[in-house]
Amino acid sequence: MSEDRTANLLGALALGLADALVRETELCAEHGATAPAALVTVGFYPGEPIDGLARTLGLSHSATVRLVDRLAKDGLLERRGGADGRISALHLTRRGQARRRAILQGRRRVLAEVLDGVSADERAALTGLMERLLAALTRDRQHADHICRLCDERVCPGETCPVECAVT
Amino acid sequence: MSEDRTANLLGALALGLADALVRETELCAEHGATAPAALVTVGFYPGEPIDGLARTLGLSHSATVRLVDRLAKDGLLERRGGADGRISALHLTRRGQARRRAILQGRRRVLAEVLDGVSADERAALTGLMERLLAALTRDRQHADHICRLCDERVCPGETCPVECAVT
DNA sequence: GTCGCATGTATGCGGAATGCATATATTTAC
DNA sequence: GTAAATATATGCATTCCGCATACATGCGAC
Repeated sequence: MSEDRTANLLGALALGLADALVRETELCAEHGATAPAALVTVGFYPGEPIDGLARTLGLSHSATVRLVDRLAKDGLLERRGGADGRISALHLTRRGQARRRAILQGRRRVLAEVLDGVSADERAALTGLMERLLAALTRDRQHADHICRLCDERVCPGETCPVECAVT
Repeated sequence: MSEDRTANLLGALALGLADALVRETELCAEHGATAPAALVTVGFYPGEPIDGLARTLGLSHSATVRLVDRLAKDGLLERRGGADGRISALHLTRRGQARRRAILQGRRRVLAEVLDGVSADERAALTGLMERLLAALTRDRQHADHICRLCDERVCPGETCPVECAVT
């Protein structure tokens, strides 16, 4: 009974918070919920090929090509073509980087509002629990990238990320 | 620093878990992520008018009409027309009720897997924290219904739901 | 009572984002 | 040097959506 209630609250929180995050980040980059994730991902992995981005976003290759088209048309992203002639290495433009910062800031704001009023001790306890929930949620490397597609990697670099650690 | 990390993990958990929940519930009812929410909502509020459902789902009226069309065509839902001749009171068919149970069961399973390994004491602490996070997240009555659109209301009835309580 | 307004529902239309199948270009392996 | 593998791009159809509009019912003023 009581454990069912915990689960139910967790489901409601996940859904409600994800809605708020998607809503907020979509405002910063048009073209749907995948656009902000693309900007955040490419910003953290400059030179990322379209295929890799597609896997991180959980989109088909063609959908990702169209998404990159739209973001490039908006001047947020560019294809640069690296060593391998097949690969179009993706890089954020200056505008794209600014947009990325706005996305992460909006995300941070939404989360901070929800966490407002939670004490430092409580945050520590919550952090420990969430690390375990995230580890249990993560299936494989690709899934890990997908989960972290909107993360601010500065505050949670690879070796400290429970999602990364769950698959390495 | 540390508080930023708490926020970041919360964001990743919300996104990853919401993905898993949407993915799971979509399998039980075609027609996108809104379909399972419609079945869960109508099951809990039999006789719900389309307008009310639209507000709970966060869809436009016309989109909700089309969604109801699709679910009715699948034999999951029916318009019954109540006292007021304008209202088409929505009710689940027997198949729709079975589908609703499958949706809630899938959701429960996903959440239980993630919560597996968390002790009773830890669950109690987590529950208390989530109650506060949910209360802080909820903006108004309509938003509350939206957040709880996939909830299993049996384990978390009105007076005990932190989301409900935040707006009443 | 009937006329006007609010409420609830339905539909025509166009747009955004997606996936599948396929085509093209480049690299790699033998 | 040719075949397979890899990476990208495009044609096409589909799904889901919102806006504008039309239609039906109920309600109140007079």
